[in-house]
Amino acid sequence: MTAPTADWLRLDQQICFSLNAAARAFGGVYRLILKDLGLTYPQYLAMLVLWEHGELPVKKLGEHLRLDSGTLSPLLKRLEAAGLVRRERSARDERSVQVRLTEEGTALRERALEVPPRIAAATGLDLDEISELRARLDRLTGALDAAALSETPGCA
Amino acid sequence: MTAPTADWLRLDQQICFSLNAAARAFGGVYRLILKDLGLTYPQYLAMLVLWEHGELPVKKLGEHLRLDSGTLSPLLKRLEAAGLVRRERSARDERSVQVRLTEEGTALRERALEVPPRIAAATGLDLDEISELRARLDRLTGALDAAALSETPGCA
DNA sequence: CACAATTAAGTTGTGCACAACCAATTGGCC
DNA sequence: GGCCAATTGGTTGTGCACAACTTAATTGTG
Repeated sequence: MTAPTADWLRLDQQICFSLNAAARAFGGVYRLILKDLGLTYPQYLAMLVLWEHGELPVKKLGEHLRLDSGTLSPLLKRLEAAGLVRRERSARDERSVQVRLTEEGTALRERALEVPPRIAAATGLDLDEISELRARLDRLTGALDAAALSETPGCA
Repeated sequence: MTAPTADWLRLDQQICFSLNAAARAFGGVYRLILKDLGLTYPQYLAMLVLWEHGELPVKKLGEHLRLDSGTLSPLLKRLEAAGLVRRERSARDERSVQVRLTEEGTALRERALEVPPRIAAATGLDLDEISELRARLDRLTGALDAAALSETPGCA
């Protein structure tokens, strides 16, 4: 673990940079494709969860997306302002806010069906390659999350 | 290209989500490790370029990082406020601003040397795997950039 | 030289990510 | 009933990403 330390700081050797660049390149492609739908990229991800689950509290939505309320609250307000979702306090638990699709939000799903194939085409990868890369990234995310937990105080 | 369209909208099938999640997981680990250095993650990336090239105009820095002046200007101001860099108009071309490391900024490199191995450890991957994943992501970024260009007006 | 086109930074506005903090509700406890 | 810890959302502040626009300097062309 004590090799050519000089090269370790080279930008083009940093996996984080490649990952960041790829994520932002994706963002750029999504921006173009989603413009028609009037959605941003994170808004689209939130809509994916809603299309799949129909209705769920903010907490659950955040667990699926790995986002906290500080990010979701304003995002959901914008989706509500766009008429795609409604937010209402749960009657059972007044602390919880249910997010549910409006008719308009539900209808948007039809137009969203064309998004994934266009994205897939833009990647230049076939379905198996996408699947394999996704699995690798998910393992990486798991390892990083685990490391973040153990790294927190002063271990290392 | 017209198969089980229902599944295409499932969040867990979206490569973009895995990529985003991995990038943010990286951000979290970097946040912890860089706190000692007083740098954010994008600031660290900018410093990597400066440590490698010593001094360069904002334009070149943006090309290395794939960032525009709208992102870099405030970021560099914060680095300047932290005493790590100086910005000065080029005498040759008054439009250009040279960014150069201060002594303090140069000295910080020593402490930054410990960052990559700690990050590498957090990924749980060996150097070959990191390298291979990085290459794959770079190809993906290239394909996405190319697609973004041809997608711009209404092709597809 | 004059002038249009280009280029480099910066500014403004929108939206996302996250930490830190706050308010309200709930549920267990005495 | 009254009290307290945990949970759920929300708010605020900082920083990044990017589009659109502005300003100033440079370059190309007649």
